[in-house]
Amino acid sequence: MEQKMRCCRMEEVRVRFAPSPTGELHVGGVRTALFNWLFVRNRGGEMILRIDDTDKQRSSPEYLDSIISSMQWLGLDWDEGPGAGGKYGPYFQSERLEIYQGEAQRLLEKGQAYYCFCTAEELQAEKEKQRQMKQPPRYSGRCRELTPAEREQKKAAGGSYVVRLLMPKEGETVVRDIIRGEVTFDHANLDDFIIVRSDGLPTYNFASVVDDYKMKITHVIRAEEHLSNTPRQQILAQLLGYSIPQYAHVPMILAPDHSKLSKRHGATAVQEYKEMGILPEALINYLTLLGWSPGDDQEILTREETVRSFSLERVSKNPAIYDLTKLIWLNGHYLRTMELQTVTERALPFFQKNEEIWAAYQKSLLKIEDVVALVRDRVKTLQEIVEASVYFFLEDFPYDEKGVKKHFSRENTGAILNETAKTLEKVEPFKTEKLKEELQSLGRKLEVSLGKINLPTRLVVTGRTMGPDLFDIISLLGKEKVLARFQRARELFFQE
RNA sequence: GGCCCCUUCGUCUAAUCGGUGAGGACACCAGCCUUUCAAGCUGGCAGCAGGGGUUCGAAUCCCCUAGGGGUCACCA
Repeated sequence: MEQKMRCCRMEEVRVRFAPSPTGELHVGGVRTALFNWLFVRNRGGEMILRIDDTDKQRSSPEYLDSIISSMQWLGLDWDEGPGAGGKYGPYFQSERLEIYQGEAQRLLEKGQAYYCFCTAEELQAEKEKQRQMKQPPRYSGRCRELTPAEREQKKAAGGSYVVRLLMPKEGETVVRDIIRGEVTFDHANLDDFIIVRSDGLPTYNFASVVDDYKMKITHVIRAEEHLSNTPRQQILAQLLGYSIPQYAHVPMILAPDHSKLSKRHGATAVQEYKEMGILPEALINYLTLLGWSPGDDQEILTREETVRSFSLERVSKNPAIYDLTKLIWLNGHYLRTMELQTVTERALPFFQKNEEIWAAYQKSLLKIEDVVALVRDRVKTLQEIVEASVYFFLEDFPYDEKGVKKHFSRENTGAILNETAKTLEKVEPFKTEKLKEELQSLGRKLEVSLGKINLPTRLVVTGRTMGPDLFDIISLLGKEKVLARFQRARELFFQE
């Protein structure tokens, strides 16, 4: 019997990502979600999305929607949770209040928790005194000693009260962490923390322990900031007679100035990256490498490859400072290596957002795909694709000032451009190779270097000094538009 | 301040049980390619926080110091 249990009952892995809808999903949160997801997809278990919305003041449905759509955009799917159902629901903590109340009641009845009537002011004063005496700020445990009569009296008096857990004063708790090994905490440093607030809602430390157990979570993978809370949760779990899940505390992601990540550090929310034109593939790849490595020198990883080789043991212990430059590079890499059609589809919404360009596009004969093909090699984001495409669609583009000074200033530039326009007028077919040949031979005829023709021509046709292959641009625009642009430049810059 | 975690190029990281010229990537610089700008290719710069041990031998093990981060909320 026992043997059977030991050898054959391979426990199914169940993990949860439990955001609280009090803000956008930011890079730190995504990385935690990602590691949960990679782990569970590697092990073939269940991913649970639980919404930790016990903070009624700060939670909002807008943030919830945003978090969910961020997860979807990144392709981090879940097997149980909002929109997915599951037999351990509900998956919103705000809908599980009776469960917490029941568990709190059990603790209260066994004398493992007690009511505390201390006011915020009293606690504040207590803490202040402790700080002055250079003692760690801890709850004194005053209300522990209340007699039942006193307790009833205070309750009847109508003041608000909370429920605190009665913590053991002696001994220590060892947290076994997959990433960090064994971490020991002395009970002397732990005070009686609040498990139920005065509004009746559970605190994080309480609700999360109850739910992790009730939802049969086997591995709690979360940010390192929770490591210090873990002994409290472990003690709580033991008092409730729960089994303890395996823990893995992943290192934090820090801002470039080494501080904790926040809004003031620029883009940190997933939505911002999306709006910037970062591809989910790139963001996932980048985050995968932030705190984890496959063990070899591979930097570009598909999702499938990562799922195959992911393990918590290879997660690094030290916090990572996130630095956009590598993400941007990765994004550029994906932009130029993914299927052209895919990149075009992804870029489309960015074109649509630009009303002027979108209107011009719809009137033109150009295919966006052809434009994307030319510009994607030299940009890093989807948004930049649009910026690099302006002159394909608009005729009244501005001319680069420095370029004008440099390329339009020479004596004979006007003459050369006239010759160029004349030549172009006759080119047939109006295609890249032929265009190149004709302009080259024009250069020989005029006895000027190709640059003397190409550089000013580029400026005439695009208003810019840099960009895709000039002949590709000319060919794509077509003869009519190109000649019109020569006319415009002539009027603007070479009027006698 | 107490407790806990962490420390390899500027940044992300690799280095099976201690033996490596400490490897890769981004960034930066240079060269090549070239009609511009990119991309690409080639090369370069750059690191074991400091100090003690243990050992024939330490980035790797131990101790101390320093630095960074987390936590000590009726936030998660």
